[in-house]
Amino acid sequence: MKTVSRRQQAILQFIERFLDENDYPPTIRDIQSELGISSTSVVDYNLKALEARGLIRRNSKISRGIELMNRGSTRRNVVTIPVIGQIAAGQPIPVPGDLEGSDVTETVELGSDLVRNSGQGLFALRVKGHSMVDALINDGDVVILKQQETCENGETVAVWLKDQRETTLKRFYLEGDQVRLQPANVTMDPIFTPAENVEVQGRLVTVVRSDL
Amino acid sequence: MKTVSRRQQAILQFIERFLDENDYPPTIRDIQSELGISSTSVVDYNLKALEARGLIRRNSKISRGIELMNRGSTRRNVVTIPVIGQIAAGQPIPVPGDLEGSDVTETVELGSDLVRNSGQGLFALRVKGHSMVDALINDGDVVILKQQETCENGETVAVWLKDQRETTLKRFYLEGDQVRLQPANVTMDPIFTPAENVEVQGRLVTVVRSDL
DNA sequence: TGTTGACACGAACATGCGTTCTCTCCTATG
DNA sequence: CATAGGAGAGAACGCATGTTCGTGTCAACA
Repeated sequence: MKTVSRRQQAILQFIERFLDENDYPPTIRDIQSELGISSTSVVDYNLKALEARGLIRRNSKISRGIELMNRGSTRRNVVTIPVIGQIAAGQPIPVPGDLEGSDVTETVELGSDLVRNSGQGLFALRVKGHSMVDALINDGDVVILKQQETCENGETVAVWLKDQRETTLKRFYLEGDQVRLQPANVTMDPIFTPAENVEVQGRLVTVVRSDL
Repeated sequence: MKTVSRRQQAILQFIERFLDENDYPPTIRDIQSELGISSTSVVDYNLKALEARGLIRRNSKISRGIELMNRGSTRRNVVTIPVIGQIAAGQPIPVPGDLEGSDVTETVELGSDLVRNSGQGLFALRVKGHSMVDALINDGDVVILKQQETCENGETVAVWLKDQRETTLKRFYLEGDQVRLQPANVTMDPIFTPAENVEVQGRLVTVVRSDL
């Protein structure tokens, strides 16, 4: 009763694989024929053992009522965010509304603890160019933004600087009628600009860099 | 036949909700009783309509053989990576083996397209301090590493510099018996050090910064 | 050597659950 | 008014699938 037998482990793996391929759990007989087990009762026996160990949950009487305790629940709080375009220094930021009809080809999945609130109003952009190294953001990174036209002091936001015709990511501080834009890189100096020159496009929620 | 009727939409939503709660799809009769439909044939009828529209797939004869075409397949490939410790300039990097028994409290979930290979051998560390800004990595970022003691030229790796007693993240180039460590930040200069002074701890796979 | 308990067989058995067939009840169309 | 087709009701049918039961094997053990 202590150890998970080889056969039980194989069953567990098969269930996992099956779930990946089919969206619904396997039947006892699926498991049986896959693993070359002679009887359904043997599968039932081992399934009971796995359940006693807390590795799976079984809903009696219900067809395909096998649930994996591990992933299962964790996999839920995953948010899928569409990558709707690029962000570069010299271009305005695409916002979700712009591409209404066009279906997005690329998406990013993140655990909801990385984005809090279930991903509502979030969108992602791929960074083009090295213009945002002062925000510790590299060419090719994916930035995830929450669409909003205003922001609190201290939040990192994507802003469009009208005069410079330039997009940038900085911490935002309204000081009188001036705005101080503070780079995330502590070694770099802030820039100051009149409040009416900045147009907040969204708040920076997450940055993902994938060095594959 | 053009429009998705109110009832069909309700069915679709219910299937989705059911899947969230149970890990296995509902039966026709589940749908029936939930929506207060009088007959299973009505459900079957509407399900066929939804399938014709390509919104679901049904595996005939198979119990609970309903699959949602939208999410379903995409949301599965999510990898859960344990955050096993911190990484700071002056400390050796914890490696997975170190904390065998201790159960990890924090994890990070990422879509598998961000980490390729199904997350085998991956672990995550939270960055402490500003020592890695030259790698465009900030205090509080989470770096995801693949454990390996060797690496190819051009890969970004976490190395332990014996003489300096220091951990750093750089691109690695072996040049003769020297190693060139190139910061990701294009504006910064590489450092050179003897090959025997560097100890590769892992390859950088992904960086995640969460500005909540 | 006999007993016990984990593990495995096969074959019924009893439901779970998808499918199908026959009838209504509409609303639109002519 | 007659007809046709979409949407639904109700019941029966039958394969799909979980459950149970009687046996058999093999190692550990007293």
